[in-house]
Amino acid sequence: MKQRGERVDAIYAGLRLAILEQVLQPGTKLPEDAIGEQFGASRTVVRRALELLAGEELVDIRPNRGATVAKPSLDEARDLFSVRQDVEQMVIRRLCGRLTPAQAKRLEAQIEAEERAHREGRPEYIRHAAEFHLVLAEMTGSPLLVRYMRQLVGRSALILGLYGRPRWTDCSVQEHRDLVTCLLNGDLARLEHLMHHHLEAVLSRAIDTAARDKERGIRDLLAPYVEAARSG
Amino acid sequence: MKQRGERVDAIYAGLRLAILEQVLQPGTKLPEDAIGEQFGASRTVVRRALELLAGEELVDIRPNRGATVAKPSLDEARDLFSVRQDVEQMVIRRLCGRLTPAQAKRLEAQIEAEERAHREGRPEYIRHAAEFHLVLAEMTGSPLLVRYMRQLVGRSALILGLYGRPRWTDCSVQEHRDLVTCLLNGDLARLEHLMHHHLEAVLSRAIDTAARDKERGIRDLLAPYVEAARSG
DNA sequence: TCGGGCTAAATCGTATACAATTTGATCAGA
DNA sequence: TCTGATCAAATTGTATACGATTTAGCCCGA
Repeated sequence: MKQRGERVDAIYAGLRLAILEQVLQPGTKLPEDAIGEQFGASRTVVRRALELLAGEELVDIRPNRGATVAKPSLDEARDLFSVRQDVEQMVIRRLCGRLTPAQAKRLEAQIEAEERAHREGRPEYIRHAAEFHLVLAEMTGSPLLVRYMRQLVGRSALILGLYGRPRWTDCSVQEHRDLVTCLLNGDLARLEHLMHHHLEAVLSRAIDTAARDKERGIRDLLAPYVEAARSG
Repeated sequence: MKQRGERVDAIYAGLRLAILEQVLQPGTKLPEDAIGEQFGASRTVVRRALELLAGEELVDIRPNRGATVAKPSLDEARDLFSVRQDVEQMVIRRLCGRLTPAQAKRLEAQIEAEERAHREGRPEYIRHAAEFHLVLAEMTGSPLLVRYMRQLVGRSALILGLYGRPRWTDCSVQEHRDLVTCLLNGDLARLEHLMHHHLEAVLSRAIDTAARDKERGIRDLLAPYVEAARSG
């Protein structure tokens, strides 16, 4: 029998990927027994993995009711994106004008991977695009920022899958290139502006659309009843 | 037998308090059995509590070696304080000029509790002072910011206990008052300045002193050997 | 037909048993 | 005396058993 938390990590990683790739959709129940059987592990181990995921709010655990894939509300989504805006600003402020050639190369490679996947129609381009922001955080050398960014990026992906439209991410390759250029020549004001609008385009517009759709949806749903009340 | 995670929460809260009040000092081993016996719970429950504490980095869990009270390095301390500076700036930027009278009153009450405890020499004044920053975060209405601030404040307390000198916190009452005043009249530039220097005084100077002490300590430790090398 | 209570199935929360690992002490040999 | 191997004690990692809780289906009486 293997020891250590290797198995916990494996299950954690597996579930996390499945959630972020939308194989497990928000709201899906995650019973400990079923998952344990799948992975060939006991509930003890599965539970620990689920608790880790709950720690980054990718799954919801409600006492005595089990775990489900998290289904953030629009309010939670707005809160998340708003905080992410600020944290990304923290990151670029720390990096602006301080990028080494090696780091610039690393970023360019990341963008190229994203571009290639996007051109070839592979869905990993989403993961690569998200990783770009994580790599930026890593370059600050601040473990805490990395930790936060990892959570923020993961949860953002979940939310985009829930509310977003894929087309919003199309422009991100060029925007990522512009960000790197700006980081290199140290134009902080322009950099902040670019990052803000980049995130606005990718994140906020998606959920704003969702919010409008939802409002309209409620109106439509209620319309027949209003009609009935008027005539009845 | 009670159900739910109530018992986990109780143990979590108990351990957390003990750590933050420095009853359990950094490095102290936290064996699951011993704690379980103390609280009258099984290892299962204790383990969960320890994992929660590890989640906010108040305890260290190393595979097969058990949990100890976290003992952050000076580098980790610097990283934490640096990020905390930025997050606190996020908070005041969101609150500046937007404080309701009720909120101002709440803050004043918090400061008074701190002042009273300080005047009477009760050690809770430290907890009250830390809570002030948490209350500010709560007033932003952003659950995420509250979450982050809670972690940051908790870990800051741990670090101050490890490296800090108590006298640095003396001036915080007046500084907290100034912050509230500034939040009310909406002078953002001055507010940012105040908060920066407030945190600098409370946090950074403490560990800078510790760093100098440590450096000097190494010099002292090495001195005899240098002497020996010179004569040998 | 419909709502309220009852029961059974599913699933979680906790305790406990046992295996695996670490750690420190002991002891033999150089 | 010192070094390294070996073994026992302490402690963690995982599996599993069992009680507790939720949930949903079912039946029955109105």
